[in-house]
Amino acid sequence: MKHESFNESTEMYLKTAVELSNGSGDLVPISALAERLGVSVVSATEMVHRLQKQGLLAHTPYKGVALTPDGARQATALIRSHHLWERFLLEKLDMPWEEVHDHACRLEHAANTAVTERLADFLGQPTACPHGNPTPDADGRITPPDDIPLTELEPGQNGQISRIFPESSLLLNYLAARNLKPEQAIIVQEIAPFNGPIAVVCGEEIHHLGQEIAAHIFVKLDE
Amino acid sequence: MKHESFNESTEMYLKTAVELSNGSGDLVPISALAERLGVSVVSATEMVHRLQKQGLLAHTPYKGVALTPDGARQATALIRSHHLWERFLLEKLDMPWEEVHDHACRLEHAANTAVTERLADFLGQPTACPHGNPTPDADGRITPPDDIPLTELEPGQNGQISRIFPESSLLLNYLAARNLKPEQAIIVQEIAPFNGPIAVVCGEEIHHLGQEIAAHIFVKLDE
DNA sequence: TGATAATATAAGGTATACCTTAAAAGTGGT
DNA sequence: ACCACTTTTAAGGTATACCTTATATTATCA
Repeated sequence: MKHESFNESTEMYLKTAVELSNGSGDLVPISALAERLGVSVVSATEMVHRLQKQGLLAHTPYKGVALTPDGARQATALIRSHHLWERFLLEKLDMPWEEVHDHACRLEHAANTAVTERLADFLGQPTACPHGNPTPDADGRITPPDDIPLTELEPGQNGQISRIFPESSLLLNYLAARNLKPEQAIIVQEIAPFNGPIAVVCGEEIHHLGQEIAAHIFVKLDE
Repeated sequence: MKHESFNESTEMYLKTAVELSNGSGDLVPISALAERLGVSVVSATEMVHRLQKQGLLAHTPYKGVALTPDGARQATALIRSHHLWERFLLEKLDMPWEEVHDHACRLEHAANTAVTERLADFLGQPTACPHGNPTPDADGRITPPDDIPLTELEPGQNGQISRIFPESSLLLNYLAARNLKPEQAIIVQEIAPFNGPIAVVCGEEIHHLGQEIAAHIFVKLDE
């Protein structure tokens, strides 16, 4: 029982690095990694050095980290696994939309490529997770989404919710209770000054969303 | 990321304790635990003490360990989860009979009760794993199997394979290659002296099985 | 350029779960 | 009642992944 399960930590660092480097090769500050992972900056720095020694990521001091090809491969595989489990839990086990993320966070580390790819076939090779984020294909390629955060809309603009990113249990619960999910049409009504709430119309109702929340909601504008 | 994932170790000790205490309350020697888990006796002793302090099992020195009600609950839940994942992998993802055990060993720790019970419903509440072992119900009750190990049959006796226990990758691969699986009819032809191989007829073919292997094959005798 | 803020490194600590070697204690059979 | 064997305890060690506190270094902007 020689804990091979502690690559979970490794996997979380790599996955987070991908998620924080918007699509391409932005350097991700260690402080950002530390915050998302809920560890101290010092701990994250230690871990980053370990992962660098393993050839999974490259650290440019005072700038941030980038994934090596190896690291990127592992990270996208993990994201793919996560998305597939989310879809499985939602579609096959009928679990609630806002709960599948947390459960998938545990399952994603427990399935290797063989299982993951059979699961993908079983689910019909989905291309996005239930929260709208694009699923990497089996080779790790991700189609960059064509949308903008709700915080960048002007009053009067309208579109439909495309995805929630990044996901977290609290956020998803909040959004589920208001039916603010992908595919829903949404109109920005008013933006309060001084970083105040954004008033949006969605499904016959008006919601007042704080900046923090709005930054996690991405929208595809109508033509 | 405060490794809650290291209850995997805890879970394996509890699960193994159940498996080695044939059904009811036999005390399981620490040496037996150590052997099955592939750790030293000293390490197993340390761990047993930790688990005792947590109220999961009770150690009678020089005799062995027994599960507390709490420990038993956790252990049977884990076994149930393992069986359900095995069935899922076999039936839904079409993975080979001899491979599902290993994959389930990882998944079993990643699903909580909520997921497990929905999976059970999805699969139609199966009562045994693909290798024939009885699945604990949602309350942890196990129906004790009515069979005997192949090593206890006499030449000429016949029946059908009921289960393989305990399971291991190597063993399952060996048996799969010879189609020695549950439901298969089997006849004992000859038992060589000095703990020699047992010659059995199964599916038109004769197989010469060593004592070690035969001890893992359980048979339900024909009337 | 120089100060402040961000980032990095150094040092010392914690917890878990494993390891080996060695000594002590209990068990069971004759 | 003794001896051999098993089991337990003790002591010291490894590795991972965290932690805090403190100090050094670099970046950035006024």
